[in-house]
Parts: sequence; structure tokens; C-alpha cells
Amino acid sequence: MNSQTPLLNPAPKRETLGSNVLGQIKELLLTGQLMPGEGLSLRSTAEAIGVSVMPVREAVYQLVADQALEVAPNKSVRVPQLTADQFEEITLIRLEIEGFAVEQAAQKATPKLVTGLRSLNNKLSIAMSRPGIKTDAVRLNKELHFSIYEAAAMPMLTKIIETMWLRVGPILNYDLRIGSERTLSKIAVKHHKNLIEALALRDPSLARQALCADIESAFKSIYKKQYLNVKETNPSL
Amino acid sequence: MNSQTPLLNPAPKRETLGSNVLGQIKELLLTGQLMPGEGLSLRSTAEAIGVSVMPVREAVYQLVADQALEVAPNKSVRVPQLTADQFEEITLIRLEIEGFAVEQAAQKATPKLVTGLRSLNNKLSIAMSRPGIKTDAVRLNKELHFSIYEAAAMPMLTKIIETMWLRVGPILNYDLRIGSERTLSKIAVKHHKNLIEALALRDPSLARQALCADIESAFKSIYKKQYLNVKETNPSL
DNA sequence: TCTTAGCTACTGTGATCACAGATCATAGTT
DNA sequence: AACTATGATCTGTGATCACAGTAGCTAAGA
Repeated sequence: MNSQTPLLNPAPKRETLGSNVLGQIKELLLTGQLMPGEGLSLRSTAEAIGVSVMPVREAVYQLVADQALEVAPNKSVRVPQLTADQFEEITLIRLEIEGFAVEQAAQKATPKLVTGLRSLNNKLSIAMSRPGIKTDAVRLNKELHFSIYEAAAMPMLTKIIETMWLRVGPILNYDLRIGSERTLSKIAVKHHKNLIEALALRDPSLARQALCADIESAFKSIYKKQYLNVKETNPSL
Repeated sequence: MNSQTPLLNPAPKRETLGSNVLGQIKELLLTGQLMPGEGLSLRSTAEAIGVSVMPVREAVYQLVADQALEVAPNKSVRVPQLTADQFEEITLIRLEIEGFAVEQAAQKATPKLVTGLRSLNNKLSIAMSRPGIKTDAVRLNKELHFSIYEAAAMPMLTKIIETMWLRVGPILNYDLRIGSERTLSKIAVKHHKNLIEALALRDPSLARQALCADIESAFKSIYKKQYLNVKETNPSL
């Protein structure tokens, strides 16, 4: 059982086995495939991926440091359930951080970036209106946002934003996955459109305004539904 | 029957050996006892602390996640050497984040907080002017700042700020430890005084202004000295 | 003396095992 | 029938070992 089982990636970087596992769990969190309150066993996930517990422990420790996972005193590790207060706080922080990021991005926006964003938003609009599981819509939304943030050319800032997304990802994407009235989807696309236009104009304050509108609309939608105690589901890693 | 339910003991803190090691290494980083570029061996630190490598690995992984440590592909883990650009970026982020934190703190400041801060600043002033190793001054400075940040009542925000401090701590405190002309020290105390007064007045923008002045003065002092390639020293944990 | 080959000692990574605590189902008892 | 005790099985934690690299020192050769 200790042999190297062929996973998936041909390793574009020098990736250790542990960082590979880390990427996989991150993806599960960012795409809402791991529910708030859902616990994951070290041995189970290790067996599911095909490695020993050590790489999983490495990944889990890093996610615990980012508060994307939590481990109860003598219980299993699980993805944290955000309280209403915590969700509100994290939204306030996002407004501040991501607002700052788009301001910086607006000052450094290139035409190539803008055209790429327009393309992404179009794809997102299509994916949103398509019925069924919206995993691709979730992924496009993430890609759109982070394309902007990376345009700010502040890698550490991008990393901070990513940790925030890891925390709200489970709730946010759960909502998008389940209900997600298409009115909200259209609203998100509209906000993105405003944001991209602001970037094209290189208007920092306008860009910030558009982004904050996007975040706040999502916040209000989620907050209204009160995903306080989401039921634990089957850990089908 | 025997259902003793301790009402006031949620206590999610798990005192594992690994978290203990994590706290120790954090302290070393925050007090500048671990130099930029300095590497630490898992086995050596494990033996120095008196545990096996496992708890050390747990702590290191968490610090790697926070970018307070880095691990080269096949080399030893070390505390990162910030480039000038990185130091500038992290300062920009600090201005934004910590500025936001003190704004929030200013709106929630209590008289008890203000008196406590004044006391801390006095102790800091004394510790600054005292000759010799200024480890206590470093610790007081950290305690002063984080007393304010925690007054903002946004725990996640405080955590983010802590990770920023873990990254700049080695350089910042190295400077304070070695040269640290007392003129700068007096300037820091003066900025703190302004900041505390702004908190007493519950003036958010004034508080932000004072804090930014404090951060910027430290930045300029360090940036001028160009601690780009700090020499590697003996890891005397 | 300078270069180079090789060897030793270190590094992180991953696997495996032992252990204590917790959970849960089941069987035994009242 | 309700309650309790107990054991099987899960959990994370920590220790120890094996392995594959790399750095640096040493000794051999030109």
C-alpha cells in the first residue's frame, strides 16, 4: 500500500505529495464540495487519495493555519461552521481587502486584461443560466475575481484574499450550488460588467464601488437564508 | 444525574505538543530572535525543544502556510528573506489592514482600554531608553499594537495582522535589536501617543492617520538601511 | 598547489506503528 | 422497557524508521 499510486497531475512544479493533497482539498473547499460542519478523517481521505496519512496531515495543518479547517480537541477535523457574526466580519474584511486590491488593479489594468475579463464574464453568464450543477460557474467566478486581484501585482495580498475565500467558499458555493435563483446570478454578472468597465476606464474608486456591490449583494442573499447549522452530509471525497 | 455541563467552558483550545512548539517558534519570529535567511533543522529544533520531529513538522507546516517560513525543494526550511519589493508590498497591506483595524477600534474604544494603552506606552518608553537587549521593548510594542487591534473585536482581522507581523517581525525587530537609534524609538512612542489620544477621542480617521505615520516611519527607517541580504547566523535555538 | 572524486553527515519526505481519548452499538442488568 | 456497562472501532497525536536527495569536507591524483 505504500507504493506510489498514479494520481493525476504530471506535476508542473516541484510539488511534494503533500502540496498536491493540499491543492485537492483547497479545490474541494473553493468549489463548495466540502460542506460547513462536514468532517474529514485523515485515514479516510488518505486512502481515498491513495497516499498515507502523512501528506494529508501536512495539508490539513496548513489549512488549519488558514482557518479553512478546524480540529476539535479530541475529535475529527472539520470545515468550520461560520456563525452569522463571523460571516459578517469576514465580509467586512473582504470589502476592505478586495476593495483595495481592485483599486490597485485599476491603476495597472491593461487592455489585454480587460478583454480577457470580458470573455470570462461571458462564459460565466452562460454557465450561470445553464441548469444543473454549477461547478463550472463557481470556478469561472473564482477565476474572474482572481484574474483581477492578480493584476494588482501584489502576491501576498492575493494570498490573503485566497484564505478569505477558503473560509467563505463552502457557504457561498453551497448557496450557488443548491438554490441560486438566476436573478442573483444575473445580478452578479451585471456587477462584474460594471467592475470590468471601471477597470477599462482605470477608475479605482469606481472599481471599488462595483466590487463592493458584488460582495454585498452576495452577502445579503446568503445572510437572509441563515445557513447557520448546515446538516452534515456524506463525506464522499 | 452526572451531567455536569460547564457553562463557561467552551475552551476550543487544544493543548497539543505541536501547538506548543508553534507558539515557541512564533515567539522567536515576533521577537526577532530568528533572522531572515536563517534556516532551522527539523531534527535540531526537535532535539533542542525535547520532542520528536512530528510536533515540529506540524508547527513548521502551519508557519509555511502563513508564509512566515519557507521550505526550498530539497533544502532546509528557513525564514524568508524579504526583498525590497516584498517589504514595500507588505507595508502597503499593513497600512490598509491595520488602518482599518484602528478605525474599528476607535469606534469601540473604552476608557479602560485607553488607560491600559497609556500605561503600556509608558512602559515601552522606559524600555526603549534602557540600554542593552530590547527584547522587552519589542514585546511591549507588540502588546500595545495588538491590544488596539483586539479592541476592534474582529478576531479574524487580528489573525491576519498577526501573520503580517510574523513576516516582517524578523526584519523589524532585528533593526530594533541592533541599531535602533533612540530617536526612532522616541518617534514611535510619540506616534503611539497620538494614536492613543485619537482612540480616546473616538476619532477613526485621526487614529488611522497616527497609526499610518507609525508604520511609515518604521518602514522608511528600515528601507533606508536595506536589509536585503542579512548574513546567516548560527541557529542557537 | 589546484582540482576532483568520493564519502560522510545532514536535509525533508513519506510510511508505519503505538497510544490515548472519544463515539457508538450491543449486550447485560435492574 | 429503560438504563448502564462494556467492548469494538473510530479519531488525532506522537515516535521511529527508511529513503532519496544535497552540502560540505576530506583525501587522492595531476
